[in-house]
Amino acid sequence: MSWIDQFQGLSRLPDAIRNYLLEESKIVTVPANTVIFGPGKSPENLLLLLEGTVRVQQTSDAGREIVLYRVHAGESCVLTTACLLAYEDYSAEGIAETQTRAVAIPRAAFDKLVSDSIEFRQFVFTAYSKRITDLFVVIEEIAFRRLDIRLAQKLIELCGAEDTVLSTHQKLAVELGTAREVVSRQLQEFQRRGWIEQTRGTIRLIDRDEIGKLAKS
Amino acid sequence: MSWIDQFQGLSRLPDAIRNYLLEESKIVTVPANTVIFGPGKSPENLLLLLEGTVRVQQTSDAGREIVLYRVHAGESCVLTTACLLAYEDYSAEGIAETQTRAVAIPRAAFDKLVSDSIEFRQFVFTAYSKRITDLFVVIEEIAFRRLDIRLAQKLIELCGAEDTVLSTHQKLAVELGTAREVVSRQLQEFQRRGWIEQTRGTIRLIDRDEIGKLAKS
DNA sequence: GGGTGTTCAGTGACCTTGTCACCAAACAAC
DNA sequence: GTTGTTTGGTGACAAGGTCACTGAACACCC
Repeated sequence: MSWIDQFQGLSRLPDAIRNYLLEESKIVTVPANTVIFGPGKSPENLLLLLEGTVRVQQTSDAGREIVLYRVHAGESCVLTTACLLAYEDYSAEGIAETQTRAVAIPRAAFDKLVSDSIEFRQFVFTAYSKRITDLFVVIEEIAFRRLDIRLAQKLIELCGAEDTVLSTHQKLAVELGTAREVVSRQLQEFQRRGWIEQTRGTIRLIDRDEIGKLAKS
Repeated sequence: MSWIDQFQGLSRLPDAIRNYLLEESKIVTVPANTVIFGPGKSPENLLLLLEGTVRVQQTSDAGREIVLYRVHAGESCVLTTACLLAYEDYSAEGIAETQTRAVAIPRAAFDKLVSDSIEFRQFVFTAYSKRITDLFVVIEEIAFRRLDIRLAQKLIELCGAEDTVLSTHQKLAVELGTAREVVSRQLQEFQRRGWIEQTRGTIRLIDRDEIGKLAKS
């Protein structure tokens, strides 16, 4: 069983294509906090993530940041695809959040795969589709959704099965594209209601139900 | 000279591909205000615009709207590409703003073209690239840019060579993803400064320089 | 012409969010 | 312990969004 089977869309590749892909790609490992691509640093390979996550974010002229989306294990970093073929520079930045293992497919191999395999084409276009949808959601949230609701959603999302979130107010602000003070105020309000407890760098969810209720409203 | 030459990225297609494209595609005309795609209405063809513009916008649950981008003559409506191959539904909506003439490429032909021609692949991926970049810009503007600046930019953009903008406050609000009242207040402030004159449905730019200055700040 | 309904814009009160300047507590390093 | 850095708290104010309501401009009809 090769890494290919970790990718839904690739499991049905014909053997010839499969072998070509295995031959032409190589597995790379990057440490946490590596900038994988960014302004003036366009990637030479399409990356398929095996382990770790990549955070894609945008920084404004004034230095404020916002997280656009994350690439998880089993997904491809399609933003780079566009660079691969269209040679365009993005203002966004991709950062490995954890140590990350990925399959790197060189430009020429990528082009040949898109040409030769309908399955690979579907894989690529599906990935694009998902990213664009993600961006639509981000736009809608920023433009129309109240911040307390978005913050509640983010807390639920970040704590997973745990009951604590390890993050600073500043980092949460970047996730939501807002200012640190605003997050601090909202968290204080949550605390006042007895929903959370805070210490420096950690937020403990006490009343997950209430937070969840707000998140869904 | 065929319509193909209206598209930068397609002018260098080899003759065989060119002929295939001409044979398989057909030219369609849709009247103004037609919904070309939308939730539950996925398109069967890739559209390349010959004349007119298509406005792509998103509507929130609460009914508020925001314009995401526009497709102009000479561009392709790639959002549909994703639907073509990935069969995914979008929450966004594409509307012909004016009477629109376009080349329609059926799904199967699109797939074959992507497979057979590196030039066509580049054309498609470049278009994707541009749209994603557009969305990044929208996100940055909404999240970080002041509304008076964005409104000034929009006025300059909409008036073109004329000195009047034909639009209601409500439509401007949708362009910027804000509320009508906010636009009204800002325009009043512009008027108070002597930058514009307003009548129902029209805004006349009097001091274009000052508006431009604000737009660039 | 006058009457009627619709679209568009103006208004004030109020709430949420963003900004600025500054302070204090927690932590890290020496 | 002393010192510097990171993190979070605070208050005042500005900007933007919401709500409820008003009136003006326009289209249409007799």
